[in-house]
Amino acid sequence: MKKGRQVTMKEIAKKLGVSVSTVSRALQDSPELHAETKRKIVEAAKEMNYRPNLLAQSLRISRSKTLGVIVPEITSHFFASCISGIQDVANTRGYNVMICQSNELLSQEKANIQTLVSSQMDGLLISLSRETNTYEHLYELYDREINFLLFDRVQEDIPVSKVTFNDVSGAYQVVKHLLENGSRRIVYVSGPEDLYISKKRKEGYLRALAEFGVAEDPSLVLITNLTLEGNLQVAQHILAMDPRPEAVFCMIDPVAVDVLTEWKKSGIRIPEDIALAGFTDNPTAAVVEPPLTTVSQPGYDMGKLAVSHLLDQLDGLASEDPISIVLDTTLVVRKSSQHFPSKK
Amino acid sequence: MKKGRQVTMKEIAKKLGVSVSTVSRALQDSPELHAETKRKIVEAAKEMNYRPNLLAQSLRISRSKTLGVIVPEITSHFFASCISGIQDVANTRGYNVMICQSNELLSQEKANIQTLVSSQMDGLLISLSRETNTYEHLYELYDREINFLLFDRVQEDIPVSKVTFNDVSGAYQVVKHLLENGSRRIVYVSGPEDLYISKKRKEGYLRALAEFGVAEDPSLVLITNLTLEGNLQVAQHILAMDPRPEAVFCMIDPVAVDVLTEWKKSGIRIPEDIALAGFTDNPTAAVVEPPLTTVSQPGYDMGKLAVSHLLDQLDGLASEDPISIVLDTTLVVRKSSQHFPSKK
DNA sequence: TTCGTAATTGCAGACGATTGCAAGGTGTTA
DNA sequence: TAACACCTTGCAATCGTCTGCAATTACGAA
Repeated sequence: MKKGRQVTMKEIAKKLGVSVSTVSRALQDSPELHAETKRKIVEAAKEMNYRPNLLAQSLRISRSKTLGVIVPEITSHFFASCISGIQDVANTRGYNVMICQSNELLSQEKANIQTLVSSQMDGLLISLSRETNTYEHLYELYDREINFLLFDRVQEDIPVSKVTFNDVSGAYQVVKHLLENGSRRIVYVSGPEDLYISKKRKEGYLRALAEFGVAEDPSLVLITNLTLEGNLQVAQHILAMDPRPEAVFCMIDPVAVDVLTEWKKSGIRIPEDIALAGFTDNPTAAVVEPPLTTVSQPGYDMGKLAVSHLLDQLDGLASEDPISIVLDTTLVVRKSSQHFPSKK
Repeated sequence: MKKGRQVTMKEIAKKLGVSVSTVSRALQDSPELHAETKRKIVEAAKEMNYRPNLLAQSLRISRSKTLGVIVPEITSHFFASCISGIQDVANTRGYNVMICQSNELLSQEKANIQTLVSSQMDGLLISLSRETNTYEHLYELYDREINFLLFDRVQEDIPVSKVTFNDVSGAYQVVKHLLENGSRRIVYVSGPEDLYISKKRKEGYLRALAEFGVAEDPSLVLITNLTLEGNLQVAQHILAMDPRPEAVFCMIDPVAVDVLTEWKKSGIRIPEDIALAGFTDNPTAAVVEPPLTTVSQPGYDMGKLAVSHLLDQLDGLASEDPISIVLDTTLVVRKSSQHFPSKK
């Protein structure tokens, strides 16, 4: 299997004894060509299995018709859904997509950006890594006038368009649900505190508490580093708390699933002994026992919206002024939250 | 935010009053340049934030240093893992990756191939869609001498390298496990019959039965179209069977999870009333209740191996003769298969 | 028959980077 | 002082495609 050599316009031209320009025009169905010439060229091209060299086209028109996407992890179902949405819209609008993973590393994120910029992407869709706490690399993109947009994991100060979920409202909904079921001592299991979603969801948590007149108790906010060990540690910590909380809201589903598994090992019954809720509505949330109450965020829709907006900007269909698109989440009530402490 | 204009060598050259060739040589650290000139150019390039245009480079050397990947679905955890493995290896070896989804459609698969070929990918890694039952598009790639390789969902007759799991042995292992636990009436829930994995896993199923002297019973092989409805239908069908089978082996985990959920709704206890096993070891398999016995296939490793081999071929490190790499699977025994009918 | 005009086609340069070859400059040596 | 060699740099072509402009041809009209 040797390196394939593609048929070029030059070869078609030589075969038919015409110039490359003529071939080019024929394949573009230019009206200034003689119909017969055009027909012969188109026919020969088909017969020789000619495919335009997109690289050459891109170089010439200085547009690659390709978008770059950076996500923390492609194996996350949520980000995979986003990518799927991005690709579907991009493809129907004539764009390709190049995907990179940062693996939650800032260094990798920077490297990805370099690669995508060098590869002449027409635009970038970026979801920040967990590590990302400096933003020069994004400001540099901005300074270089490269079209990009942030989604899901965003940094609020950067003057570009952003697509996010209404994390505050989502967390508010789920905590309100727990409160309505009668819980008052509600734990919030947060990820690293500088994460965008950690902060936003805490905000919703606190808002719900305030609305129900429950005083904020810092000892009820626990931090996990989001590793399995960290999650199990938190699970154990909660069991050891006295009095035991009535409900626990975990920032993301995987944490809730780890906590749930650990508790079941310890003989704790859910929701009879304690209520549990997550956030994201991962596929696992529906199948664990008991099924997990959570907040669903349609990643596919987020991807579609994000790329639509970026392409609108690229194609001049949307203003270049940055906008912020906020998507609503939906509370998904399942068995894990069916715990009803008597209200006092 | 305007269309960003990249700094080119020409601009560096103009600024420093040298020729483009000199700039090019300086940035390649060519030894034939005056050290001082080189230093000034490199400095100016850094200061002006110069990034080489990969498109132009690719066009010139007729190699894009990019690989194309086609998977049925990116939201499948298994394929996402494969992609992750592919990217990690490709990146460390200086290649980029462009990913496409066929969405299990033949037409989409063909379109993806067209796009990737036009985009001058140096090689293609393809996992076939469920619909793919004709193979001209692959033979065409072969005829055009385009480097490609099939993984996981392969077609055996095409003379290219293939990376697969030992599906036969995996299915054999899990069915043998069910047999060893005492089951004899074992159902195999298959996907569409022309699917590669449907056939291979059935082969392993039959082999295990034969080894234990259990006669093949065609009524114990059920077909699902892999949709939720199809899976539920199969679940109900099994419950209605008389006598009820002692164990059920589903071709892929999602089917097993659907079956399990449906059974639980009907009050069937697993594994007390019937044993259940899947294949793939999706994340859900570990968290359903009871945890699902399954066969694990490390997708990440498959991706790594596949891309390594393809790159070896591209770089001339491996023979161009097609080879077949077969990866081993591992039986993962969990609670769902702990059903022990008395052996007769 | 000749001129004008329209219909076709080709030339050449551009996109950005690379490289063989030639040319210019410097220094050294006889 | 002249000739040679070497060091340094630039020219020009290339990759495949596109397009403004020029050139060629043919045709019709006067």
